[in-house]
Amino acid sequence: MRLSKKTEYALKALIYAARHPEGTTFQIKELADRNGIPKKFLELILLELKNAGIVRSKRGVGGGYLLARRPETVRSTEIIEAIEGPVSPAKAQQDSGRKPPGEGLSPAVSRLVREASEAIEAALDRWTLADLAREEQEAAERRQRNLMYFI
Amino acid sequence: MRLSKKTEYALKALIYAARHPEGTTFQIKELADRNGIPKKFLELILLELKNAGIVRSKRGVGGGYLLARRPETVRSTEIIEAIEGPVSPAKAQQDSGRKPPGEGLSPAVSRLVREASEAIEAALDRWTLADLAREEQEAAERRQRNLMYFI
DNA sequence: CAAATCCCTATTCATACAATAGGGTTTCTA
DNA sequence: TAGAAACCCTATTGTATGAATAGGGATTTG
Repeated sequence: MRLSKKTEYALKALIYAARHPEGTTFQIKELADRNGIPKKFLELILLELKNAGIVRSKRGVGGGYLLARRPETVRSTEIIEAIEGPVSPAKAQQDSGRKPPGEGLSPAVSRLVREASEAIEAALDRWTLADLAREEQEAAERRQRNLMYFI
Repeated sequence: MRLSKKTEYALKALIYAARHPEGTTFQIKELADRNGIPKKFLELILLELKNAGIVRSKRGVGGGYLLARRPETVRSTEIIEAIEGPVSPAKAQQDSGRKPPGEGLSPAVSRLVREASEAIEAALDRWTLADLAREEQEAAERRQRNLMYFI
């Protein structure tokens, strides 16, 4: 399983957003600087996440982005599919845009792809954005604690 | 989940091999023609599968390829990893060659990738080459049967 | 020895990913 | 009401990987 850079940035951005005070905006510039993401590239990504209904934006001075919904309600599948298109061929029919995985394959191979895709989706569905943000928080704290022993 | 063309061809080739009379060789040329695979490309693929110990070969007149082991003992994970490299980051340390998935990611994202990869692997491990060959056989029979109704 | 077959490396071609560029639009505030 | 700060949008460029082709070399068998 491999994530594109774009998806990785999207996840980072949303984890950042989830850790940001609720209801307040954050700016692309700061997010880009603090996470080592090219600013212009990040703009594209946030735009896609906005169109997917995961974040919303406020223009003008003092504007920026914020989560459109509470992080507990954002499944990680949804984030990944917003950027990469459908994970599983099964529900790819109703989805618009990209072509579904496992298209004109032979029956056996097609089934293999389908089962693997469904397994991915099930695994991803167990994680919400809130979980990811908490995980990141805890990792940061662990890092902090371990540093103390080294001094 | 997306398979590269190369992996797709590898699976097709091995399904073909599994359905071939046991212990007898088959030739690249026929395999390529019957499955619409570029012959030279297929040579590369079979070479990799040979180095992975999944098929073996016999040179010279009357030579060709054959399965190195019984199809019941070839997990589909093994086939896919022979071509694409390790699926899961966990066991990628001992594996040689390609760089593992989910490398320098942030902790939360890295964990997400790891869990999804393990889910893929578990799903793939439930299928052996023998299962794939049987599935393909049954699909072919279904196709045959349905054709009769159309006449 | 010659035909059939696998063996191996290098190169080209195509596509998708990653990033950059350049301006346009909206909103707020002084 | 001007202008700065922010998002909005499309197009283009660069780069890596995947897909395929090319050309000959090595082995075996009849």
